[in-house]
Amino acid sequence: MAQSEESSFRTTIRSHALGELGKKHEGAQVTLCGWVDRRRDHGSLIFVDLRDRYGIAQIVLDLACHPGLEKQGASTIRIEEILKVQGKVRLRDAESVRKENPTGEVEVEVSDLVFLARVPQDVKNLPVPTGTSADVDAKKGKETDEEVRMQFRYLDLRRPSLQQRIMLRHRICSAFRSWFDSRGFVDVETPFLTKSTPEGSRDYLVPSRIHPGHFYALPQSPQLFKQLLMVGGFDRYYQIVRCFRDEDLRKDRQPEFTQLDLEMTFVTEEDVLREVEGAVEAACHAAASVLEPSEPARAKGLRAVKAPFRRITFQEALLKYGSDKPDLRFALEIVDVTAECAKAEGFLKEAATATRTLPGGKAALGGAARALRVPESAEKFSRKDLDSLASVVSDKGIKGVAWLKVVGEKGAKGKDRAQTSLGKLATDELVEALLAAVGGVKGDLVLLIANQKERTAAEAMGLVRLHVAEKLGLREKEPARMEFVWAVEFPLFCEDPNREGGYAPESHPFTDPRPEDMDKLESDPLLVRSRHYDLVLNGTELGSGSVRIHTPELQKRIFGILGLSEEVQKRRFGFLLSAFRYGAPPHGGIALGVDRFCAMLSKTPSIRDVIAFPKTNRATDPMTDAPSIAEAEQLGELHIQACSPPPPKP
RNA sequence: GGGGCGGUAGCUCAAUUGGUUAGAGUACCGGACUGUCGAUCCGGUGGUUGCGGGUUCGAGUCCCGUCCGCCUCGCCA
Repeated sequence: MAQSEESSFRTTIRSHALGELGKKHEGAQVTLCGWVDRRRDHGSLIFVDLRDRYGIAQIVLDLACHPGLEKQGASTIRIEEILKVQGKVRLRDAESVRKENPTGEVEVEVSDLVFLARVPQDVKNLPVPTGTSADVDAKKGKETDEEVRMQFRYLDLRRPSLQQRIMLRHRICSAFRSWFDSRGFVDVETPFLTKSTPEGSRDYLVPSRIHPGHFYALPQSPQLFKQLLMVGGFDRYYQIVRCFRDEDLRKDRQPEFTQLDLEMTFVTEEDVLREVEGAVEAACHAAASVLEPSEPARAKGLRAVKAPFRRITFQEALLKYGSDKPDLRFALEIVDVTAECAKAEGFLKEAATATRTLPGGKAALGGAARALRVPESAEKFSRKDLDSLASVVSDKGIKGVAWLKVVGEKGAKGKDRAQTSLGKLATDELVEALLAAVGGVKGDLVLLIANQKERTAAEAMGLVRLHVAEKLGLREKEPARMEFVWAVEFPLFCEDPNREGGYAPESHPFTDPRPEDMDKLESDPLLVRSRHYDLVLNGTELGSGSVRIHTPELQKRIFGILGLSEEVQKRRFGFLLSAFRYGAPPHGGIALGVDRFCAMLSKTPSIRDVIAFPKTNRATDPMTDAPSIAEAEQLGELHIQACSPPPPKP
């Protein structure tokens, strides 16, 4: 009997949630609460779609059968008002069943109506469309201006699509928590009022009232604290934690964002990777469960995520995909054709055989040529398309992309074999050599880049690869596909752009060098590989981590190579170095971008869509009007004053 | 800090070469209607064209400045 089954959503005020209603409730007397999503008014017969977080159900107000409803205001119901109704669940006629709605087999015949909240008369219009209509509009390209949506975020949050993304995020985080809990990790909170951490972006500062002229920094990450937790003996730590960075924003960057942060003791790379793979798999499967009813195809893609993930070395990723975060949803592998081009004439040869001087005075072969075979695509790229590739690589300082269309079978010569932008440089020998290298056959397009710096050539071709894939629709060909990959064996150092001949950490200065490269630390720092790893999904970096240095001797040695004076070391990281002197265990960890992860699993391009209260591109919140001007009195108490007066607000 | 696009009714958009009283859909208000599902039909309210200045007989439209939003480079793991 329907009534005997109590809903887990029952409260003092309601008997059921709207979304749970179905055939099994036929005949049940129910009390429901929700927002008016839509209203279809036939005069003495009114249909209302009532909405809550669990779904939408149709309630029927039949004024002829229930004359009392008229007095209760049935014909004055407006969109987004909050109703409480009592009534009886009944099955719909066969022809009025709505299969697309989980509650579409039933409706509720209302006998009693109460307004829990009315939209007052002076509010003529809601400032933004909300509920289902907002989602329908958005799907048709009629999305409301994001600034207004943020100003009235509490209304925007009523949209089913936004609620679902926020709930998906909750599921993902729950899955993370239960995974790490079951694996013996301890959730430890770390300070927000702290000291600048070594990530190297700008800090948000908090003035101290008690200490004039002194400031806390909000953490860019809990990096140092989690390492100190390892020193403190908490050998498995994790936290889903807010981080703060005062840099310019993008659709995938907010001033405050969330990381899944973890650190482990007595581990190598393998141990960390295995835990994270398990957590990510669990989170994807949890997301799949949420999406199963509404989006079975994507759920299937998430269900297919399986640990262990692929691994690729930095070197291989750069060679084959021109990026340290390769998108592996499609093939299109880049080929090194430096040797072939070195035999050619003109700029190809010059680029491929150029030498450069490394810091320390060593000469190295720096130049390189890269080729990309785009199968069966000679016809798909017009002259204009090919010319426009130049703008793809211009940021890398490369003027253009050479191309070659294979028009003839092997044995054909000159123009009968290939059309090409190389002109006279394209001797039959070079063409055959290139085609042999890339495996090009009739109908293929082959793209070619040469540059005096190998990394530039490689990365430029990486951009071309993505551009070509985009144009051919390869990136989103299977929207459900999830290609996770670990990039490993990153270089420990890169050339410091700010200090001629100096070195900067490729990630951060606590990364452990690979033992087999230790002998090159001072002699050939750029060739030293690190124990750093990145987790990459579909060409987006989701997180990075490393096995850390755990002896003060090595840590000081690295600081030395980075050119940090004893004084700077002591001031910035003194407490870490001190801690290490009391015995730090070998340890390593990782941090994952939770907002980005949730955005990707939600198939939304912006992390603002998975954050309940996000900020604009200029780090403001139109709803609270933060940041705002502080009173002189308050500033005085904090021993600070603004050096430029704030502009008057419009 | 640089570049691009945009800002017109509550919301989404239109407005010819600078030319009549700035239109439409939706929402809202009023009316009709018992099986709808973005209900339908009829009528109506609603505008400092982001802001400031300029050119012009005349500016939503052209010019200068400025503010805001989004995308992006720099920056940022």
